[in-house]
Amino acid sequence: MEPETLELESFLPYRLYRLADAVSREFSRVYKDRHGLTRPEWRTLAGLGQHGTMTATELGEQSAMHKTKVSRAVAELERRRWLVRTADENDRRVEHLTLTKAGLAAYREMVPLAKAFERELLARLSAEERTAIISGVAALEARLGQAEVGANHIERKN
Amino acid sequence: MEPETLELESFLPYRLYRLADAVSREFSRVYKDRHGLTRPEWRTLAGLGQHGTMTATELGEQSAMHKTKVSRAVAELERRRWLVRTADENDRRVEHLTLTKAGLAAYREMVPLAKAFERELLARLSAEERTAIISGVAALEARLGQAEVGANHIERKN
DNA sequence: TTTCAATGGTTACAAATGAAACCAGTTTGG
DNA sequence: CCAAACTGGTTTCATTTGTAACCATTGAAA
Repeated sequence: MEPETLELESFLPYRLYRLADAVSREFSRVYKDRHGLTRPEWRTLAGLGQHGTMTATELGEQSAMHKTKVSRAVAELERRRWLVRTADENDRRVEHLTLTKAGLAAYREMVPLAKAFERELLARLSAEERTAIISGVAALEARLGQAEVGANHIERKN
Repeated sequence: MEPETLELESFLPYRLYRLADAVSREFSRVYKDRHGLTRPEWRTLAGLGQHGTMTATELGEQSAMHKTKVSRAVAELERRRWLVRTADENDRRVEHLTLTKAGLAAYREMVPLAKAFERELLARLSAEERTAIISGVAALEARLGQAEVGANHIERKN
């Protein structure tokens, strides 16, 4: 028999969201305070820095962003001259995006900060706790990809 | 020596955010599809359902929402006649919020759905994985409350 | 008391977001 | 071939959000 109330503080979806929100908000200093980037812009930069050249669609897949977010982030980074677009030879709908020198410089500057952030975050935990969060997140990620809870259609984001 | 790139897929802040976003988005069906509630509205309902009567400030603390979100959510639930405000006797700035019969009915309807969602979500994991995610989240939550990573001021949300 | 800082809550405005419509281009099937 | 369906990406519009300013009230200090 269901008890009639839900304890929000123990409700996993809520806890997860609150935690992610707090962490993300804190991390956003790295890109927001320093360069005035939004999260989609940061992710775009990170994707291109990591992979070299990508299309907008690929970016959306890699960094779990809606295509409109990608589109807008790309436009802004282009405006800053942090990336350039080059047309695809075979398919004229596609554009290949690449960081410019300036974009790459910003990326290179941020990478160590990002890593330091993650390191410091994990440093607060014991070895077991680190293992727990990392493998717990991995497990849920893996299961979420497959079928969505209580629903029979897949949540595509782009 | 730092490698010069960051692997986004393994970066904890990103993974956490993406996971929370996916879970939350999926869970939002429960309140969005059924009743057209927003997340702040759902949280407000959940807070009041759980605690009976609360002030807006208390709601913000309990459910980690900015005061403007609380204010707007309360206004909307009031418009629906799912809650009522009663003035505080001693402090006329304060309002005590309570669910009406209709609000309580909606809450009671959603509680089992929320619990089922969480149950099904966790059911996909092995016992060890469940322990991992739950204790990992708890550990990070606990450490985050204390001092923020790489910054020396506290992130208050209300 | 009167003034001034703090607090509960709302509002105005700008920015970020999501959904859906849209515009090329491309592919597929007749 | 050619129409219809599809895909990469952009734009429009409505909604949601965050920041800061704000109003009213209260508490503290002088």
